[in-house]
Amino acid sequence: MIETLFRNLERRDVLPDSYRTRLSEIVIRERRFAKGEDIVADGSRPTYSTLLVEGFAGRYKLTHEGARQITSLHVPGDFVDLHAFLLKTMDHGISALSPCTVVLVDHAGLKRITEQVPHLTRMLWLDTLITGSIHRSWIVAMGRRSKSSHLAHILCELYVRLQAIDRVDGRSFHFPLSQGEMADVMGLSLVHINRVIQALRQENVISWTNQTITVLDWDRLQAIAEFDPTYLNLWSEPR
Amino acid sequence: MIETLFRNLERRDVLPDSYRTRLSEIVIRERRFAKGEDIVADGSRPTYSTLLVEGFAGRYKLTHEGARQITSLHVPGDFVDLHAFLLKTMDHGISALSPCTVVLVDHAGLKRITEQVPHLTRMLWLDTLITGSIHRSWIVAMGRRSKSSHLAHILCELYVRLQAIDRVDGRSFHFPLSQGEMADVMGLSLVHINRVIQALRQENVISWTNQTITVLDWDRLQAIAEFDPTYLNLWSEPR
DNA sequence: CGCACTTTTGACTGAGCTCAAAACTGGTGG
DNA sequence: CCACCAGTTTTGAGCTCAGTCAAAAGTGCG
Repeated sequence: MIETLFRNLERRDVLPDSYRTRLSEIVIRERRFAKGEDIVADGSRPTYSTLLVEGFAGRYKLTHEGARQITSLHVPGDFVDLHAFLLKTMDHGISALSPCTVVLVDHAGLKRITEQVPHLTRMLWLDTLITGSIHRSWIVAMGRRSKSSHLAHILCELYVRLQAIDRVDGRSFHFPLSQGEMADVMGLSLVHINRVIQALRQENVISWTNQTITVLDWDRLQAIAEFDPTYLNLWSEPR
Repeated sequence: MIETLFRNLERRDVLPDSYRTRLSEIVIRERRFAKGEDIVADGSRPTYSTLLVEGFAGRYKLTHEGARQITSLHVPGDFVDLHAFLLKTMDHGISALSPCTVVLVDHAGLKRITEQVPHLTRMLWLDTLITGSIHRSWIVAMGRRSKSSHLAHILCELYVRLQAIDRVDGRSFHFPLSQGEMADVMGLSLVHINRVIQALRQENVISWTNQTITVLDWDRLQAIAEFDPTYLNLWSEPR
């Protein structure tokens, strides 16, 4: 259950096998959520953190008028609310964007890890820092890229992240978000996101049907996005 | 030199005085930067992290066409690139938005802290998590708020953060960014940011002249922004 | 086959962009 | 003290991107 997380961490540094056991020990239990359910509620104070094992999830915030902004997307192996271990109070909700399986990890157990296993602590800290890098790349895309470029950047990021956990088949990956949900990711209207997607399709850069995205021309997609994967830290070095 | 940082951490949990010494010990040296200089270069691999002691700084990223997006603003007491301790490679630059004084903190020393002082480690981790919360609030503001609301949100956030470090005088604070720089914060054109500022001025919500912002009507500013300071974690609890 | 949801299209509107110029500010040198 | 310069703020005009409203077409499921 901890496996995808461990592989995610292992990709960034050489880790002893004992960390795998250490992490497994603090798992409380597994839970499943249907598409659309809240995995964690905005404003709650969980005593555990949630590791996504299967499915797609997203952090989101609702404005007073009911508009939704998704602030990050999560794939299997992501610790969707590890930050709640120290922030204590959730400043956003987490929604299952597809049927999701998660495991709950005890905060008291995490605290023990910070007291006993400094290297693993740094790796968990790193995990939250990479999420921060992704936030920054989203801010840049929202503020200073064209909408096509913004979409292309998100697709490049998803492609690379899914590839890292073996969820890319050839040039295709399963992506269960509706266009309305993508609009909430990019801060656009439903009508306009549709037109942005069509623009990428008409240039034969991607195809996107049946919840399956195929990257037809990676080089062009990457060029449109100005995508540089450095910020994802997908290499191993001492941390 | 460590004082403002320590007060920042102390606001979030009860800390022994010894942590102050611990942090002071790993300071390498002080440096000063003129307005406009790079404090840290995009793509560099610093072996120290930079604590802002005086002035305003911002993380930024340049697009291929030369547009700049500022992804966060920093005030005295902020660790502007603590994340580089584990991410190793900078995925953005950090610019002095006013004359700045910083102190450099050794990464090897930070690593020793992670090995010897778990509680202080968690507090430093927390510091990076709060920056992440701020990133999320910016994403929401960029994606789903009106431009007036977005600006109002940034001003509320600055007001509260500056108040926490005693940089608010009555209802006013010094804010040295030009409108062009604010445009890079919000992802707008220079012309349009000017009109957004004028809208808030004409409603007597703020005044902004001479690098000084005065909040004339906090309640209205907060309402326009839908500002909820929870995400800044400005209270003390065991972490 | 019918219902709910999602995607697509069209028409119109408005927010925010660019280009361009004018007004204002603070600092410098004569 | 004044003229000048660079940087910043402000205003105006026209255009484009992206929003809303509304409806049609497509899809999957019971």
